[in-house]
Amino acid sequence: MVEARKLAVLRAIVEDYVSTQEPVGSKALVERHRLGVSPATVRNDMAALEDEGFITQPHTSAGRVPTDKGYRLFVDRLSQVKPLSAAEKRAIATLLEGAVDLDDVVQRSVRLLAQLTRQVAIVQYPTLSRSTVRHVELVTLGSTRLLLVLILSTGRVEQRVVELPEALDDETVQGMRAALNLATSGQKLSDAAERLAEVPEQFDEVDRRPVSVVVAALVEAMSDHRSDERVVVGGTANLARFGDGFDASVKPMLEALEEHVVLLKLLGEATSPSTLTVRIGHEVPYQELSTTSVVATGYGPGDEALATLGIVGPTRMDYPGTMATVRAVARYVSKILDEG
Amino acid sequence: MVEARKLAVLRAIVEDYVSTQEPVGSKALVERHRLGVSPATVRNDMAALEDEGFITQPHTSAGRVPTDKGYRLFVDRLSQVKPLSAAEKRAIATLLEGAVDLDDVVQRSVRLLAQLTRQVAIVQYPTLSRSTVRHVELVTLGSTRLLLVLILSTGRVEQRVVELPEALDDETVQGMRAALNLATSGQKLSDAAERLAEVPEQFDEVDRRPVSVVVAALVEAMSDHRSDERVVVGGTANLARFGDGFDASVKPMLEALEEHVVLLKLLGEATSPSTLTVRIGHEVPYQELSTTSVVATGYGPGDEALATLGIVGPTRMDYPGTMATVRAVARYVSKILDEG
DNA sequence: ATTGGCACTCGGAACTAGTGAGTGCCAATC
DNA sequence: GATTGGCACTCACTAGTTCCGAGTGCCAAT
Repeated sequence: MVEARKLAVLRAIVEDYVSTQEPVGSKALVERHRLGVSPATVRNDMAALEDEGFITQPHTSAGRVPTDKGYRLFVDRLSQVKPLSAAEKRAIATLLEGAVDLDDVVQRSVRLLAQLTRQVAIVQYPTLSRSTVRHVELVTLGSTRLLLVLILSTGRVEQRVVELPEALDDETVQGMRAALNLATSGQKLSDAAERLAEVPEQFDEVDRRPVSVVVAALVEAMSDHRSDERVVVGGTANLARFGDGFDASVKPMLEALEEHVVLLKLLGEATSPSTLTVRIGHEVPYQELSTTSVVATGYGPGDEALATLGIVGPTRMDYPGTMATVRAVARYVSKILDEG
Repeated sequence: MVEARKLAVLRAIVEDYVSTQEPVGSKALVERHRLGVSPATVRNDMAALEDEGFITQPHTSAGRVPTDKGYRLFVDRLSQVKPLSAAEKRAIATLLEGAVDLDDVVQRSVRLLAQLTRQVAIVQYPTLSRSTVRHVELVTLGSTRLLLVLILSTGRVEQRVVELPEALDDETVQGMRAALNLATSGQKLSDAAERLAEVPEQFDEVDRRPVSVVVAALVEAMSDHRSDERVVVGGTANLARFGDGFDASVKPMLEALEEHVVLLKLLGEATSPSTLTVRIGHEVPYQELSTTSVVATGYGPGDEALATLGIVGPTRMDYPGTMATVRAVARYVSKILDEG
């Protein structure tokens, strides 16, 4: 038995199963692929592949279906990156270049991913914690209220209304704005928080209390990781294509999509845009989603992974195509963020 | 035949069908409801109700199912508002009071609606066009770049980066900030845009060009109704409960949920929080959703409807309960916005 | 190692009762 | 005239049965 052909058979099985969604038999295989051998030979190979755990039979006397392990081997060794069509590249470029702000970039990315892969797309907002402070702005809303606006390098804006313990005159607010920006501008969030601790000391005794309140609010805004968890989902209508096993696979999927925490865990750690994470079936960290695969990658300006984006779909998916698309979108988004 | 009892029969049919999800027959009806008459009598009433188009038989020898017209009559005349349980009221109050900003209020509202009604919830962001300007802030990002931050009475923040045709000194920027706020602060967006037209004239010849650029960007941000169309959806996992007819009803629903424009049309015009809009089956403006009903209402500070929220579910839903919940949530949200 | 032949398996389609909830109608009763 | 018990009838649904064929594993021949 030729090892190389055995792998070719596995590849053929995966490809056929993905496109037809039906267990593939030996006869159909030799017809669709020029394997140059007879069905009997293929059957021998199949038996071996089954022994090794790469494929199974849903029931005796049916064709074979790839196992998670089979898909894994396929992804790792048997598939080559499927280059995107010119039309797809153009679609990505034009759609993303029309984006006006960060929200828009994220929105468009989800839509793009969902349309191109025909799967459910997930995009995480750029992570707060790794970005830097662009500017801090204070706006007086009344004698004892301040609006605090924190602008980050990613284009994200966090705002807080602060109630002051006592009135501050305009001059002090000016001074505070200057001091706050001096301490934080250009800094990473983690560093900025530390530097802020020293700010109140620079003020007169009388003002120190309200300044502390403002500083506290700012630190809180910086460390508020609630917004780290923001993700956007799109293409849920593609779930309808899952067709079979509604309860078994669509319902847990819908439930997962409601829980952002779950989604974040699915996407996993942000990797560099050049590295793709592929999780297949049981490799996914949720048991209910064991018939589901995740293809994800990090993105962010300058190859620094600020956040993650990807797609979720049935294990039975077109891995080469999906992987190419996810990677391409991540790269374009990174480029856009770089320029913005 | 007693007209009043006929209606009681219709009510009973709706209630039973909603809770059991199965066609209801005459015998089962008299057993579950104390109607005080025999099945035969109920059958006569049913025949009459069917003639009048309020109920139908899915097939010859099966029980009856309400038609859209039947639900309509039920909603209009037969149902009384089901008061919320204390626990529900408490849940609404505590969940919404924990909200920190507008985004959070919207998020929590969707979640709340979805959980309490066990349907798909939709909440539209407060409409830009009717809100007023709270503050305009300018932040210099470099000699020829300005960050424009527009803060609205609803708590919404719009931002734009403006490229200036020439450098501006700090003093001019200060002046511009003052002039912009003087012209717009507290104004409705529509009025503010008009007032802004006069701002450039207040500046020296030399500065007029950059000022115009900033004003233009601000007007653009104000009239950018793109964000008017923002809606948030939650509880899609409840679609799994639709159970029957996956393709027939869940798929078009999922598709609709992707299209914000469609959702906005579903929610309809914002009404006062005291008025509920109920659209049943074919009354919904999309043919694909003809097995679906919408319960929606407006919300906003001070009984002024800034936006709409509601739920979408199968025509076969618990109207009294759902209507009570939607109304209650709308009122609480309005109250929160009032205070914020 | 490959191949043709062959007996075997078994899920799914197609068909066939059998069952019972539910109906409509009618004559009798209140 | 409204109500009711009786009764024949309908028809979706279930369970049981048969049948078919794609697909398999094994074996002897090449």
